[in-house]
Amino acid sequence: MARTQGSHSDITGPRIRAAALRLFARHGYAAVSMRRIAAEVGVQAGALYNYTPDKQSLLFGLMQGHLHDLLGALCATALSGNALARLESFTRFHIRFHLERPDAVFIAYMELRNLTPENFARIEALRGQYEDELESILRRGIAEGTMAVPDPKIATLAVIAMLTGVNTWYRAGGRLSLAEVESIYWDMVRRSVTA
Amino acid sequence: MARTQGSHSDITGPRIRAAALRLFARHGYAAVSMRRIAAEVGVQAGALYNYTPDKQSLLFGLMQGHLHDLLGALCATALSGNALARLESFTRFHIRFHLERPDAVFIAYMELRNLTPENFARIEALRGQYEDELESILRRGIAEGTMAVPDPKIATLAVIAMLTGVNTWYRAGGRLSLAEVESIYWDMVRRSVTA
DNA sequence: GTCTATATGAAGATAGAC
DNA sequence: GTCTATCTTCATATAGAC
Repeated sequence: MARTQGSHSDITGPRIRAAALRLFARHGYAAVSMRRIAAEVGVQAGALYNYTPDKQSLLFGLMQGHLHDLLGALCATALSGNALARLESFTRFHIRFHLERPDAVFIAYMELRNLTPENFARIEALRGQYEDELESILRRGIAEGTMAVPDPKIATLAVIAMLTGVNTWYRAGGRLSLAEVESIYWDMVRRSVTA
Repeated sequence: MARTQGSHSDITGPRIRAAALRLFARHGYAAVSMRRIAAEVGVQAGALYNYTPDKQSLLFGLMQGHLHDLLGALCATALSGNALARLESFTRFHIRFHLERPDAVFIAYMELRNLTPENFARIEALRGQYEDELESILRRGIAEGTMAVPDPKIATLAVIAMLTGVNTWYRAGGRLSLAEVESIYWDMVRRSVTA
C-alpha cells in the first residue's frame, strides 16, 4: 500500500533526533530553536510535536539514550581477568566509545544545566553507575596489591576526566590512529594507579 | 561633589560582569537574557549598553579576562628547580587557581562555541600559551631523564584534563581539604609521567 | 503525519527624556 | 548614567485543515 502523502513516521523520528543531536552539540541547547531542527529535517516546526511533547524531552531523550548505550556497551564488553587487565579493557573501551560519538558525549557533559531537576537526577544516576564500574576495578586492584591510589573515588573521577579529555582534541585522520591514542592513554592511566 | 542621581559608573561595570559571570555559568550564555543580567544588578536592560556594545563582547571580555588572569598568575608563580619540582608547582597552581574561580573556568570551557570565529581564535591562542608552559616542563623532564611520556603534547592535554576535572566535583567544606586534593592529584600526575 | 496560521511572550538593541 | 518606551525579530507551542 502506498503511504499517505507526506507521511514518514518511520524515518522522521530518528531524523529529528539526529538533527537535534548535531545542532545541540554544535550550538548549544538554548541556542537552537525548534524551527531550526525542523528545517534541518525538512519539515515544519509544528510537525516535531508529533514526536516529542516539548524541547526538554527531546534533550533528555538524547542524553538518556546515550547513557543507556554506554552502560549497555560496557556490559557487553566482558571485563575479565585481574584488575590491571580489567582496567586496560575499561580504558580502551572508554576511549573508543567516546570517540565514536563526540556529539552525544559533548551534550551529555555540557547540557546538564538545561535539564529539569528530575531529569538531571536521572542522568546523574546513570553516570554514577558507570563511574562505579571503574571504582570497583580500582578497589579490586588495591585488594590484589597491584594498584595503589590515595582515594579510589577521586582516582575514578580523575581517570575518567583524563580519558574523556581525548574528545577535545582527537580528530579522525589526524597524526595519531585510534590504536595509538588508546595505547598512549593506557600507558598514563596504568602508571598513575599501579603500586 | 555629590554625584548625579542614579550615576554609579564606578561600580556598575564590575557588578555587571560579576552578574553575567554567575548567570552564564549557572544557565549558559544563550539562556541568559540581558534583561536578567540587568535585574540581577538592579538596573534596566538599556543601561547595560553603557558598559558593553553587545552581549557577545560581554562574554568575550569575561573569557579573555580569565585567561589573562591565568597567564599572569602562572608567571607570578616562579617555576624553578628541576622538571619534577616545576611540575609539582604547576600542578598545585593549576588546582588552586581553578578551584578559586569555578564560574570563570566553567564559562571558559563551555561557552567557546558561542564566540564569534575571531574571538574564538583569540581565546584559543591564550589557552595554547598556557598549555605550552606545561609541555615545556615535560620536555625538560624528558631531557633530564626524570620523565618519560610517549607524546609530550598529548600528555600535556591529558594532565590538564585530569586536573581541571577537579572542578566538576570539589566543593569547599567537603570531605577533603584543598591541600589534600592537591596532594592526591600531584601523586597521580607524578606517577603518570615519571620515568 | 504534515501543513498553514496563529496565540503569546520574550529576546537584543536603540532613542530620547531627565 | 539611567530611565521608559519601543522597534523588530524570533521563540515555544497549539489549532484545525488536508
